[in-house]
Amino acid sequence: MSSSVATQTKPGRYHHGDLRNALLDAARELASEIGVDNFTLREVARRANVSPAAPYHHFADKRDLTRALAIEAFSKLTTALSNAKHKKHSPLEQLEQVGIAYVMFAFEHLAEFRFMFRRELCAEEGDFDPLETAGINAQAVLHNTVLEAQNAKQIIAENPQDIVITLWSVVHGLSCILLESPLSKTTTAKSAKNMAKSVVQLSIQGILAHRE
Amino acid sequence: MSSSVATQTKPGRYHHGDLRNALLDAARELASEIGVDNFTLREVARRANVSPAAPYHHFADKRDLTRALAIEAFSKLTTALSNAKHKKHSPLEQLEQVGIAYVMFAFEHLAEFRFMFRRELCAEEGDFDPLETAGINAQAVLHNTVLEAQNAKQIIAENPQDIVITLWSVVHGLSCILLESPLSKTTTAKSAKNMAKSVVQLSIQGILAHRE
DNA sequence: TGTACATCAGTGAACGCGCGTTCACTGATGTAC
DNA sequence: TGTACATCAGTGAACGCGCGTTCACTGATGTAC
Repeated sequence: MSSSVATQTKPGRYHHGDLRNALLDAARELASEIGVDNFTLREVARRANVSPAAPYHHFADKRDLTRALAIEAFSKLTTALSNAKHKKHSPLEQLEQVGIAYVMFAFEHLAEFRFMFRRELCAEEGDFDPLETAGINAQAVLHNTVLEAQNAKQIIAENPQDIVITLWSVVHGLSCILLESPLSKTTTAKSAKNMAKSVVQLSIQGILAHRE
Repeated sequence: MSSSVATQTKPGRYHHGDLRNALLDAARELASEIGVDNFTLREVARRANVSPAAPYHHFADKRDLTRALAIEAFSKLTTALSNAKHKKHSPLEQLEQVGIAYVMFAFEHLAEFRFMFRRELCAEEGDFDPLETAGINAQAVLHNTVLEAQNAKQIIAENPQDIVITLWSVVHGLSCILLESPLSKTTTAKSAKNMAKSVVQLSIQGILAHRE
């Protein structure tokens, strides 16, 4: 069923070898199939071919597993956004690429994306939740790119945080729409990328007919 | 507990009088408190002070209730967006107001907003799902406003659907962020409105330093 | 190299729980005459 | 206006279910001597 490396290590053995990762793989698979509701730890264990009690040697409880999923996903997102910043490109071009990369990440990591922004499912109480930190790190990539584009005078000198929120909103919003709306039925990777490009470009250049 | 009119009609009677609406009220209350997960029909019935079986005289099953909630909410959203279009204002100003109204709707109808965009919770199979239609109606308000602004040559003559998706993305994205992110802890109606205004204006005018 | 033993990482049965839903029922309401 | 009766909209007990989690257990592994 699963084709990941981790789940295939040494089948049939009493000791699994890398059950923690196998469980995370199974959880991603399950979440991408059925979404976040009706997501059960027992089904994750079933898909990893272990007993319902086995996960408790690797995660404190169900929430701990989904938290791990979300934290890891934010870290992957940070990497994906950073990789979109090619130094040969101007800051403005980088800004565009980061925006497109965000949408593509959501499209390609549907399951994790569903957990990342469901605080009630994953968040911990307290001020230094690693999940929150992971989210801030991802946003920092966008923030830095905005600052660079401002320094290069390629974009307006408006309060950078406002610009970050605007761009974050537009790519996050498009991601949600692509994932959850009726549109999602017919979206392909290619059409997602085209929409991302169009939306990012339009929100960068604006839709105003002429400057006031 | 609940202060709505519907839940207060003639307490103590064997027949409730308006249980359907009382259940919808209780469902909204519950969803805004605990979110969409762990949302149970039994708890809704409990809050409406009726037995667990009572809802089945008004809704086919649990999903039918959440669907009703979502459909009604889309209809309210359509009204809210339409009301934001004051005819005295220019199409461009209307566009801005519609965008802000979207975010404010999400902020003020947190519970319903959580259901509206969770297709796996609410959607029906088939081509003419009333929920889908209700969503399209809401989007039509934005679409028409874009067309009017184009006719008035206040915004660029780009493919209007691209513009609609861009604006929808930005307000939807901001709504999600306000509702689900760490920001949500400190957001007030006033700060939500200010952010909405800033984000809508920036995405309309663009952030480019000068035209190419 | 061999052996004793602690530790790790599984098993499988069991727990209590609350859920969605059904059922036979009954009190309240509305209407025909 | 009164009465018989159908229908509506509740009740409360019960159903099976799968869940998260715990428990005593055991097979596998690693290490000290």
